Amino acid sequence: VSPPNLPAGSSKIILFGMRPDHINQKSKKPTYAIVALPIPVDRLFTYAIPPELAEGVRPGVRVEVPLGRRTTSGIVIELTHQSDVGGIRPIKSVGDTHLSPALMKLTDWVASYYGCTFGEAAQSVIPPSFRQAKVKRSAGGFARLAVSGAAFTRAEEEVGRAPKQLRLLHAMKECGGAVEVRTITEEWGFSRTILNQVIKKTWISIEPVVERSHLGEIDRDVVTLNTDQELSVQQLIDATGSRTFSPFLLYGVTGSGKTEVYLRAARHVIVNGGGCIVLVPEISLLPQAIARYRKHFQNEMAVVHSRMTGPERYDAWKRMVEGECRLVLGPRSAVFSPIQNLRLIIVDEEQDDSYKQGEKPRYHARHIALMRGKFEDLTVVLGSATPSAESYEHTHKKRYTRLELPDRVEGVPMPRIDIVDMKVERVEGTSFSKTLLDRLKTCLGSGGQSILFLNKRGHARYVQCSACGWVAQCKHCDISLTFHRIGGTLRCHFCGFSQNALPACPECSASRLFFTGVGTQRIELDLQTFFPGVAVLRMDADTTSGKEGHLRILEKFASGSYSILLGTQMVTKGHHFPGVQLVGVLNAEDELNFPDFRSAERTFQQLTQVSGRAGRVGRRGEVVVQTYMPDHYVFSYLKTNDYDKFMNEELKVRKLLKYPPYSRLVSALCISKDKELLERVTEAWALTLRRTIGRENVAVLGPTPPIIERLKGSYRLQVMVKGHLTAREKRGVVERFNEITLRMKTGRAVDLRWDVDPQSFY
DNA sequence: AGCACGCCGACT
DNA sequence: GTCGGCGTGCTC
Repeated sequence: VSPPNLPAGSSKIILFGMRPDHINQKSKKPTYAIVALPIPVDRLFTYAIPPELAEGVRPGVRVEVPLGRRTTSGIVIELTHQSDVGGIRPIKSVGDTHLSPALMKLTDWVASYYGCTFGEAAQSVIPPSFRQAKVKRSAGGFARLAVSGAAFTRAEEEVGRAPKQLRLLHAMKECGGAVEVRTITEEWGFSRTILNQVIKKTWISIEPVVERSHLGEIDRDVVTLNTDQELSVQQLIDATGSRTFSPFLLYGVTGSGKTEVYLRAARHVIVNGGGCIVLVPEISLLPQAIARYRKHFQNEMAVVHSRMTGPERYDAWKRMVEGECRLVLGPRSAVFSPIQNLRLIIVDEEQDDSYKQGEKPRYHARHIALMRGKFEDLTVVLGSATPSAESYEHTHKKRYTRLELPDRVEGVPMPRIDIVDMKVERVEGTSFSKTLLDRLKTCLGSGGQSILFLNKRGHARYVQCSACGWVAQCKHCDISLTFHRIGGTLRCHFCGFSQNALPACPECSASRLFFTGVGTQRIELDLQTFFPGVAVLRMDADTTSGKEGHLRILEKFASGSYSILLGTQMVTKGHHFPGVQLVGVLNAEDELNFPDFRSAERTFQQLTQVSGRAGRVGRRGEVVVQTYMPDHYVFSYLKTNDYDKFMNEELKVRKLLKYPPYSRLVSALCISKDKELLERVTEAWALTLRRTIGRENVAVLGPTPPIIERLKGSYRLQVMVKGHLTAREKRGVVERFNEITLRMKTGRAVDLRWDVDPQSFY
């Protein structure tokens, strides 16, 4: 790959101060490079450029440099002729990747917005593990399933004790019987040996490689779009033609054919010489997405994901930089892809939390997509059946254009949702209501399958009255209070409010307060009592351990030999099961009472998603939601499937309490083994922050113990800043912290971890 | 972040 | 006597 075509000094951004004039003097070769390193030191380092590397060292390129005893890889920010730093060492080598000026600018923005150094941010933009390596591209060609119908069934029987071959056959069938060989070996992870065996048995045939895809031609499998889809596609096409930043919210109910809209828009962009990024939430959903996109874009498409090896990643990077790949599909990190002539970014299931990165830099891919769209004049499509409050509000304020797909395409009716009041209906000593038991019985009787969903959210334990459904809440934050064993208190982990644990319910004075937390094993036992001999498949952290544990269980259930699938969150995602008639939600509360201001939003999103699993073509599914709070607005709007009304209600609450999207949050976690010291430092820091950045609309909350007070032998305290901070103020927040630890001579005994726009609170 | 240096208590 | 715990300071 040739180095970026950047004459020195052409980069539009000015990083870390002014660019000296002499850089533009082209007569002399610059002798020093200013390099950003992946360390949390807010300073750039100067290195000498050896004459033999002078050709390759340009702003944006990756370079290997000595740092103390080790070698690290950094990004060249700019070149200079002179330097007054002492002890300058030479660059060791020039790496094989670089950042384009546009991605340099984006990296700079990520660093300043999320509060890390340029070098740290750059690690997310181009992963460092590339290295020069022989990239073995698997033999090209197209694999075609040679058996179908009865022959396929015969093959299934003949395959005998060869589960991998069977899985390959099923995978092939699922994606329409024809895929590229590289999809099988690289993306699905089947070894060439497995493939060869199946070829030998003549169940799969290999055809020569398709050189370029036939994008100009009509779809092979012609799908007719409905009017709403057509309208959406047309608007997206117009927007990409305008070459201005155009954000859209594609709001389409589950099964309304959003993907088909994405495909058409992407195809249009690519046919016209543009490039496209498609983000999908989780790696577990990637294989299906790959199969679908591969049909349309074949070898003009790249896939990136975290499990790729260095060389694979480099191969994909190179194909994008060289313009060979016009579309990239992947999880959050794909938002930084160096696709040439980028015109469109699609963020599917934009409300999904997995777009938020857990490690530094804790960026949100949706946010990055929008910023990139702004910087590079792109069309950005956020798609969801249950949009995030943030996107919903932006759309409401007309900052995003709303596109709507209100109808399901395959004629599967929306399921019937019943909200069951557990205060009245609970069968003593169990977690079941009478209604759910009756429905289960009917479903079992007719040979249908059911999914039971048991919500479990972390370790937060809230307090609820089983007589009236009352839940202990913070009077300031509208968030459930969390029971802390230390001191036996109920605390709001958001603002720090604390009160003693209660002996009885303040609403109905019954002494039937309970702490939450039932496991799947317990439910399984209950099921055995109610329905002896019924095949129950349990899916939770215990049963899904090991490689592809999820997939194995889901395949088992899909095979039809089990009547009930019982599990936690993981049952809500992945495969579609056509045999499922009934979905039961055992404790809808658990999500709703999670101490997080987004809990109502999440509950609605999650329940909408599980509900989507019930029913099939021509048959309306049934959903039973058990709750002690049937009057909560989440449930009333869920019942009628009215997301707009729900969101309007939800946004009123957010506005009243100044939560996002009406404010921004920065959460900081202070961590130390020394409890006393931690308290002193955090207290002092919060006080200083209140003095320095506290003002109207900027509040400093805490310090307060997070849900997990102690982790790995360290104590933790949280400080939350609510309001809109400038980049300068954000930097100030960390500086104040450093000043305090310095003044108190604590050294590194207190660690600071912070998160801009946190999505979850621990 | 890593890594080395250096100071203290614990063990063969 | 040395091993290794982690507090401290530095990296072009």
